[in-house]
Amino acid sequence: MASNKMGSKPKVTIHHIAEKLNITASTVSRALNDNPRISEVTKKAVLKAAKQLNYQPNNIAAALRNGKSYIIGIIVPTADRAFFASVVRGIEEIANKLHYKVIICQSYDNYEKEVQTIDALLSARVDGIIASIGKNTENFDHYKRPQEKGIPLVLFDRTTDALEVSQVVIDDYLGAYKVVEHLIQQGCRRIAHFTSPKKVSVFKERLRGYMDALRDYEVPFSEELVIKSNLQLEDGRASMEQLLGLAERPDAVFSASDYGAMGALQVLKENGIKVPHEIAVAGFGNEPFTSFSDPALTTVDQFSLTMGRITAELFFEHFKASADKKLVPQKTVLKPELIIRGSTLRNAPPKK
Amino acid sequence: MASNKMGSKPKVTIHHIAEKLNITASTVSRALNDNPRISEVTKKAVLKAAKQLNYQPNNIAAALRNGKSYIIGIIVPTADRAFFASVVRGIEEIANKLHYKVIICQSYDNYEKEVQTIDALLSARVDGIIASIGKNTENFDHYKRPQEKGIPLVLFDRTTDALEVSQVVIDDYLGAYKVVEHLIQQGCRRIAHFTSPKKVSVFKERLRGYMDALRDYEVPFSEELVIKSNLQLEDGRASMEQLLGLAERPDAVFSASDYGAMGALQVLKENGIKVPHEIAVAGFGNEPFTSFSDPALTTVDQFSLTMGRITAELFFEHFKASADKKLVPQKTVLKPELIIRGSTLRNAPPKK
DNA sequence: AGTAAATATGCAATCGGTTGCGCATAATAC
DNA sequence: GTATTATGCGCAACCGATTGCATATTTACT
Repeated sequence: MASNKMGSKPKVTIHHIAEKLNITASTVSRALNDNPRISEVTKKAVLKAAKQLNYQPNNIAAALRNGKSYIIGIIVPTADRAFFASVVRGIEEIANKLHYKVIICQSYDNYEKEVQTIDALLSARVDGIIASIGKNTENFDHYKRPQEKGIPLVLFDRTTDALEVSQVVIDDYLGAYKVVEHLIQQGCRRIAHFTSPKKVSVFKERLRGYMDALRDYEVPFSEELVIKSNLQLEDGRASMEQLLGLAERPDAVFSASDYGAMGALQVLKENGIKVPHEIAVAGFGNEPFTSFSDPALTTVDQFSLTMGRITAELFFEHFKASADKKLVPQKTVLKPELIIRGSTLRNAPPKK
Repeated sequence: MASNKMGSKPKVTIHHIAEKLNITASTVSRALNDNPRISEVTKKAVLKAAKQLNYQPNNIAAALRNGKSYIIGIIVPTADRAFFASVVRGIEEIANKLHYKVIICQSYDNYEKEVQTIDALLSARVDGIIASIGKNTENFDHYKRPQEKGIPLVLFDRTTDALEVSQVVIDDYLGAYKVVEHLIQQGCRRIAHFTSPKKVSVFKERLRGYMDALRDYEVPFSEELVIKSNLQLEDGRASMEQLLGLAERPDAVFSASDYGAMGALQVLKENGIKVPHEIAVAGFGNEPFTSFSDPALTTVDQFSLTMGRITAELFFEHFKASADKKLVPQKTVLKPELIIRGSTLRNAPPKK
């Protein structure tokens, strides 16, 4: 009577089902899991009783017993960047197909939070972790913990070679190279680059692509044209202001982030500078808003959905293998695509 | 020896710590939980041993025993809309402060997935659910399940009055009214409206605000100017095309979504129609990209971060109360803010 | 009929912490 | 010196589902 007070939950377990049917919890458990050792008659009875009693399986108990939760944790700097959202979607797609659930955690590019999140996921006993490293993270020790615990880890996009981990990235070098090549072909000769001071490989790779393209096309490199910032909208604005103050202005800006490029674009428009004819602008990432601006922004598409799917597939390979031998860490590199739009197109478009 | 094979995880438990210190697991548990009944000396010893053994608490086990997981589930249609991302952030902020973790689930506006997600969260034994209903959901029975199980549920933004649940929304009616009022003050007389055919209250409210503003200012209402669609970019484009085909074109468009408005804007620009002087355009939601377009888009800000915080606070109120008496469902309505930008500003701005 | 083999279910331990209750030993009181 | 109260920790049950092994009941087959 006391336990059936309103306000408290009924808490139906397999034992209640068992009791009702005069069988044991073992049988109920097996019936619910469609174990071939249980007769069809019993299975149907159990299913029916479960529905009647409004039974809700307790995954916590199962997870404890089985040692696996069928949950994989995803850590991204932020979920509201189209790129990350899309990767997550790709991962989810594959994971769900294999009856895994996914829990999304945001580090907000905050190192402390990233460390805490790893710990929380480990304590939550997720079966694996897929992550993209925060911008401010310079020490990667916390990413060693999952491996120590024997739970698989795969990194994507914002990765590091300091860890022996499988990773999926796009060829940032190639993407950047293509952008700069394109700008040069459009007649640009003083091409500025917005990059990040952070130790994140993607930015270093983009910088490398930028420099190599200049070198290959014998376009002079100028230190003053490379500007480091956090690459957000406001940073892009500030960087552009700085460039406009130069004795010799650039005739193109290639930002390692779309946000930075958008900031530059805004400043240029406010100053009445014509884009792309006076100064061309290109970004990186193909965020949706890049097609909304005027002119629309040339950028690099990262095939985020594909990246998510591939990351998940790679993850599950490791996952399956992790039981016995460890797989050798493997790096998958995807090819990006240059998306040419009005912000860099000086000649009339070929119209195909 | 066999259990210590490389490749398999060590699995350190409180029992190992206990063994090492010649005490019992009870004491270790209490020490780790800073129970006053344990001496400081023992606590320190336990902490030290835990660190040495690289102990990782198993939340699964604790959750099973305690009947609570310290996790709350959030369901949003999609995490990559700035609005939802921002609400989630607000919720997380409050939740983390109270040592709760948050797991984010996306329904992708898919009814089936929404139902499954509720079920998954229930089985995962989350301590509560905070959700925003998918666009295509017309049956809300699955939202009754958490309550039946005694776990608190709070809805935000995309809510319904068909459920006896606490909810946090903005005053969509007021926001829409303000937009239309503003358009009228700018001299618009044929104001079109993009809305959704879905049974989501936000859109119905915005439509109501639109109509009431017209009525109050004695601007004639015309059925042909109200267009229903899914309100995405492409829908906005199609709707705008449709409007341009009208014998008598509108002189303003108020879209219930920023995406729809952006689509309209694109079509207008492609057709060489001047915005705002020939046709003014306004959206709803204040998505970041609205400030990137040319002209920048007039829209309505929804104070998403605040909404998240308030939703979380309301949730925890219910949570604390749910032990004994149930709280009466409560509806919090936030005031939105009209953000006036170039897409509707026909007169030179006052420059303050 | 008798035994092997298949079928269906029960028993009890287990996963890793948590916690009410009880039992020492030590400290304080009268 | 005995009674009283703290203090610190151990014992064992418990949360709910899973599963190896044992048992009971049929069916099959020689």
